[in-house]
Amino acid sequence: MFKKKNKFYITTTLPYVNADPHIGFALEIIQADVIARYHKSLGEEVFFNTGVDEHGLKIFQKAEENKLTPQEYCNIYAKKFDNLKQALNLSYNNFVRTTDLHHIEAAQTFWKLCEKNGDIYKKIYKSKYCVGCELEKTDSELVNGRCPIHPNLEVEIIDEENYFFRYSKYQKDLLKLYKKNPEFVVPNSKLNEIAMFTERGLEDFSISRIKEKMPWGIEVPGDSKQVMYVWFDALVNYVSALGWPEDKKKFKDFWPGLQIAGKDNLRQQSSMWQAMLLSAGLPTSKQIFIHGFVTANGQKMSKSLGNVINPFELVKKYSTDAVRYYLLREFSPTEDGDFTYEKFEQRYNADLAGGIGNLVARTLGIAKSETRSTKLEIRNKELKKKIKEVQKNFKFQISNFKFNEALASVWEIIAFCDKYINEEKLWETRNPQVINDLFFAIKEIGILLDPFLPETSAKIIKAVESKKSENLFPRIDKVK
RNA sequence: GCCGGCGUAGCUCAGUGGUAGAGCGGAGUCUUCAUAAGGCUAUGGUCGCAAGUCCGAUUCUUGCCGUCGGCACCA
Repeated sequence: MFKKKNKFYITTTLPYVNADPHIGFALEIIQADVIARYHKSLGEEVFFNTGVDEHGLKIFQKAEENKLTPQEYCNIYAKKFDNLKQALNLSYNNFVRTTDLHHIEAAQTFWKLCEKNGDIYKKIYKSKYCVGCELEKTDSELVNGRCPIHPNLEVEIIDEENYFFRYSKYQKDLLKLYKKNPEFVVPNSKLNEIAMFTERGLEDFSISRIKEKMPWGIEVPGDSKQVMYVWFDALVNYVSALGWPEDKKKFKDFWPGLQIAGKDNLRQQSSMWQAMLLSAGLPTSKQIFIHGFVTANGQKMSKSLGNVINPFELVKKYSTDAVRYYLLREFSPTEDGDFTYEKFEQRYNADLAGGIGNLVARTLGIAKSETRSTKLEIRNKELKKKIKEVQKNFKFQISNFKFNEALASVWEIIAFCDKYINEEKLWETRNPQVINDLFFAIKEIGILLDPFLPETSAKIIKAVESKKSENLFPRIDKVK
């Protein structure tokens, strides 16, 4: 008689631990959390993965700067990122670290599968090296073939024998994947972008580095002189998190999954990683959702500009749900969104303090001295219709990653209730029927809000049940 | 340079071959149950510019201007 539970897998990208947790990543993981919680509310079994990417040259250098071993450095940063769970009230159940033994072994197994398929080979890799910076440079970093920081120095060409991945082999398969599955990448503009990129032709890329120069990586199977290039190992986390390759059942149950990533990760997620999966003989991902960036006052955030928004400080100042609300409501999910304190506080006061907070307070204020029938039901046909309409739209919107629209839909019920109270002059009539309608509607708001604002949702539902008023979101005074 | 998106009220954006809509902010007003909250009303736009197709274009086509993004080894 048991209906088999549907399984749902969602994963964020793994942030690189060379800097503190960024508000942009907070956006990604909050969006993922909404999706995860929503699927859970549908009765599905959800596996929600996140974690950190810990290998590579930059980490190696950062650790040296801080006079730590790379592992010590990573331990500190892994903790910092895992702290987001509490700060943002996240529901992930797995936090992978690419230095985990299991992940290391999985990455090596993955490598061997690609190798077995004839997709890994050795080739001379010509890297460009600036003696001034003592760093390798990419073409896109160079200006007129010279390092922009040291334009008086010639860029040296260094030959290095690396392993390469036969990316070019998968051009056709990838194009087929995109064509067959028009929602493989959301939004559609990003699918077009990656499809066009793929059509222009793919070049094999290097996937290893010489250990002597950079030891902080996963050793290439069968070659102790080389380590994997960071992202080859990092991408494997999406399957190693599920216990792959040993835990065949879990893998089969949950893979393929939904991946969420920023627009700078489009190629890695929707193309390179998919080619790797094809090479290893594993199913490609189910879907890739691409979100935009967070800007501050319309500008890119950077340390040098001093306009970096720290998610922990934001939460401390305004509360977790307020931060979640702003990022989900103000931003178009797939576009860049702007953060300013002014907009934040405007949203907060208008929607949270004056909207949901005030509605709950005024309703309970009127209702507290009244007895009401225990059974919640709606008599008002218009309200009933409105709730039904919102439920329907909400479902569609959240299924299509339109978080901002889904929240706007919920707020339609709030507006309806405010109007209803005014029109009924409820503070005079104290009509139990109307109060009952409102309780029903507010509880429904609480239920709908659960994936978005879990703490507020619980408070609302509790308030309706206990008839005890609570100040959900204290108003922020304009004068500071 | 090539390819693609966008350009609609102060701001953020919807939208349609028949002379435009929402939310927020601002203004006025009603009300007091509530977090100086809530309701209502009015105001507010030559729908980037120019030409073309059409009885008629903001909506289709072309050109131009502006803007943003992609054009590989950036985790």
